[in-house]
Amino acid sequence: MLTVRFAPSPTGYLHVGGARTALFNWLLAQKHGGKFILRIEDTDRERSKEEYTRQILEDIKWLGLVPFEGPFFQTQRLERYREVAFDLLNKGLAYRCFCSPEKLEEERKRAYKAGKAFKYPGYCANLSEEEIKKRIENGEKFAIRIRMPKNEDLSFEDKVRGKINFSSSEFDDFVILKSDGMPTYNFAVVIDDHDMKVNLVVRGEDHITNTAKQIAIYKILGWEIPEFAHIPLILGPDKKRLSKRHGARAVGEWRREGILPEAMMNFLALLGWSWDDKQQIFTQEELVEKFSLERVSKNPAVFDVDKLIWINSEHLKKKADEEKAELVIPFLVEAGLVESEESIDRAWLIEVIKIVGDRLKKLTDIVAYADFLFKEDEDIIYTSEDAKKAIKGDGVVEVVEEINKVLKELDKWDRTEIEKVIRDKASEHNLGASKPIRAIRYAISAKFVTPGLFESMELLGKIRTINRINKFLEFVKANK
RNA sequence: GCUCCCGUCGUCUAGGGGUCUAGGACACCGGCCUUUCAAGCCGGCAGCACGGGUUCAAAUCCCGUCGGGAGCGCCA
Repeated sequence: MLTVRFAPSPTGYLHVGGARTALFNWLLAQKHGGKFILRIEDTDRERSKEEYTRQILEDIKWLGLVPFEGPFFQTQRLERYREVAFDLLNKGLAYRCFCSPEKLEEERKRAYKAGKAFKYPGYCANLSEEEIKKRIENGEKFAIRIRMPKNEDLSFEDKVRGKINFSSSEFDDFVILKSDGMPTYNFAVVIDDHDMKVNLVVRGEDHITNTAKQIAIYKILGWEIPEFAHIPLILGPDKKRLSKRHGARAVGEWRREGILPEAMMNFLALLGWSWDDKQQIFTQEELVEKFSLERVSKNPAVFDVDKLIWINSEHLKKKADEEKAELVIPFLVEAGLVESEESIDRAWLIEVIKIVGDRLKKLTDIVAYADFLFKEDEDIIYTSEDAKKAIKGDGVVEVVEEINKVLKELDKWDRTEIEKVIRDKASEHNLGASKPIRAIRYAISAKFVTPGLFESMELLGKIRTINRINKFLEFVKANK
């Protein structure tokens, strides 16, 4: 059975790179009826935080990457890592290292300055039994280093890149167990993947070198080596590794921006994978059915916000108005436009969704397009500059005044009737209808961009519409 | 510096010796529609990093150059 895993470290939020790795793994497991394991690599005591673990889990669930097994925590498996490390020690395949990290750090810096890579020279590789005993009794701390064999072939067949060559001679005797008793990443991963029967490791290409090191450990332990697939990195617009500088990078931030989980999934899938030369929009089911490592690209992909938003708008277009209405509610509450989720008139909200239509590219857009329908009349604030723009043209104010009068007498308050009034009055005055339309649009919304005016007025209701036109007319007079 | 990976429109990509005058999508620019903005429809701009081979034929295979990226921790 195919067993894959996603193994984030809880030292930050789930960003798009991590999310994409998780997605690819999940997709593979779904497609082949395999197992998808979630493992939290929390051996960095200083940087790991429970809050991050919580957030990562939340974001993974939001993306729809369920079911998964776990989460398993490495800090709950410390005994196991120690057991394997000491076993290696007893067999002479690893050794205690008493070198102080400070000293090594200094040597590393010096080597780097001289333009050379620092490799641990093996100071402690051949310490005598007595000396080891003495130093332990002295209370000296030690780490455990693996004995890296010479000229061992560590090449592997990558499922997306093909053969990748490494020799063990490129590596030094790296630490597998830190002096605080914690395993290092490359060591813990091997033991976990082996114990959890992971047989395919899919991760970012920044791990290629780690893979070689891990293969070294597999070989030393005599364990079966899983298959590997290294997927391309996700870059920022400057072609540098995605970082905080590139704006919202945590998946949760996109959720708060009003991106749908299925759109996020779709977008992430297309970062480094494609189906053919046509299809861009995929449902979750289609992705599960069509995804394969064979079609994963080798090139790093630049994160393109515009495309994310476009994909989101396409998924939004497919949704029923009822569903969109529900989805938008939290954002209305967040913006302070409605008191609570319960206080909203659903039927009316659906009408709002209808008139906003395809303008909605992100859920947050509802605020920009429809806030004026939720606001109180007194919260519609004009500026003299915009007001001037709104009434530009000869006789516009007069026409609006007349329209307002007729509107007051209107019995049937619907978009068709309203439109008729406005168009008739405009042509009576030999004025293009767009003039009063623009003025009234501004009057009821204090904006120049809104959904269709007549529908907006209908939904706003007669009283509020007329109130606002009055208020606007007064404002114009006062600002002459 | 060393090791490894990668180079097709601005971006994501299709293509893997002839069907490529290189296709699609996003973005951008026009036009139509129109009540603003979207949407929709029509049209446009724009790319095989470079240089050598191999071959009747190269975006595709080989070599080199250049460019980009990653790794080189008692971080993961």
